[in-house]
Amino acid sequence: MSARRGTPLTIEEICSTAVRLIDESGVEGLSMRKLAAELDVNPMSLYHHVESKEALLGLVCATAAERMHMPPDDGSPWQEQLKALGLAYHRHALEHPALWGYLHTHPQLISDHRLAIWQTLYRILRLAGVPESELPRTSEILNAFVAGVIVAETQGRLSDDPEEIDRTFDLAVHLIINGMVSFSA
Amino acid sequence: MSARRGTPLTIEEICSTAVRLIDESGVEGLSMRKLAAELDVNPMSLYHHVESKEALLGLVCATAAERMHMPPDDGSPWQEQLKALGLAYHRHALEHPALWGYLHTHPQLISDHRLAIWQTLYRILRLAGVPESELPRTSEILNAFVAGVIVAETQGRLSDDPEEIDRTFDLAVHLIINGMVSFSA
DNA sequence: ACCTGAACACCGTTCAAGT
DNA sequence: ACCTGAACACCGTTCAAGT
Repeated sequence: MSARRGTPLTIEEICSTAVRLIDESGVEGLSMRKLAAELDVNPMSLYHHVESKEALLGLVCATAAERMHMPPDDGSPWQEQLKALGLAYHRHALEHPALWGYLHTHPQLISDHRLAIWQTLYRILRLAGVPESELPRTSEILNAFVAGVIVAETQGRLSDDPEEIDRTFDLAVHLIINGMVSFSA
Repeated sequence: MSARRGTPLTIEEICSTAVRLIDESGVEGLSMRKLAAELDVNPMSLYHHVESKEALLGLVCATAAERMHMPPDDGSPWQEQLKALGLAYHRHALEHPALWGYLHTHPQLISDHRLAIWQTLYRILRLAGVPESELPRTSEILNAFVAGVIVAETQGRLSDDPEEIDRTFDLAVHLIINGMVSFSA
């Protein structure tokens, strides 16, 4: 039997449809069978492009992490750049809350420190006076802090009044920056 | 047909067995059917004690949170008390990593601020000079920070050398306390 | 009140077969 | 190379029936 559709499946199509389904009904609402139905394809066809559901989720998270837009080095003080990075992270996560919730509970998916987000964080932390040997540890912690706040937010524990959310995120950034100040002294 | 076992099922027995299975193979490794088999009971018997799998996980998390041992008010400075609370949290989470991973990604499960952990945190934050109106927000953020670090740790992103873990957690506590200092000024 | 088996509507994935 | 249907070994949960 030939393909049910005109064009052949591509991995990009699979990924972007998966992201849409996850946005609509969460990671636990995504199944290989629903995804295949959405693509008008036999469930098993997916397995020619992806090794397993877990691998697909990994791929989806990796592309989401790569697509995150990084604030450029504009020469401003590290405090401002750190805040800008936090806000970029925050904004991106709010666009795909369920996906980032999954990503943050499977941190091995963004453990590669060559990713743009880590490189940007390293650059800002150097600016803040963090010694080279402490960069991995410090960046992991700051990432964990932000991840924790984003999970709390996207999983709906924090208020859903946007102004309240902003004030809360501001406080988080404020706390982190104050904590960092001891390194730049 | 009568019960396969001598004694009748209790909710406590269900919970503690669920915790054991989660410790052994993670939340995604727990199924109602496996749990029933472990209890030597028909899968459907569980539903006379628990409304659904989700409700069971909520109950398991709630009892875990209640059981957490809180450091008492020993009159020491807030910095030390905050550190002690963080360590208690950390130790407890490392005993049941999978469970706390689940708990932290379903933060509504510990959103009740009457829980001992919140009351203890409130007390310490008051000591640190946080104004009453800022207590909920500040405690949510600090909890999110610690949750993020614990998820990163238990999900195995951070090193598994115990000494390294301790240094990393120390840095996290250090950052948080430094960040808080601005409130007690 | 508590427990049971059969059944329903789903899963992810393997396999052998098709083009 | 890419896709397919049938099948396997699982899920959570409903329901009607048993004691």
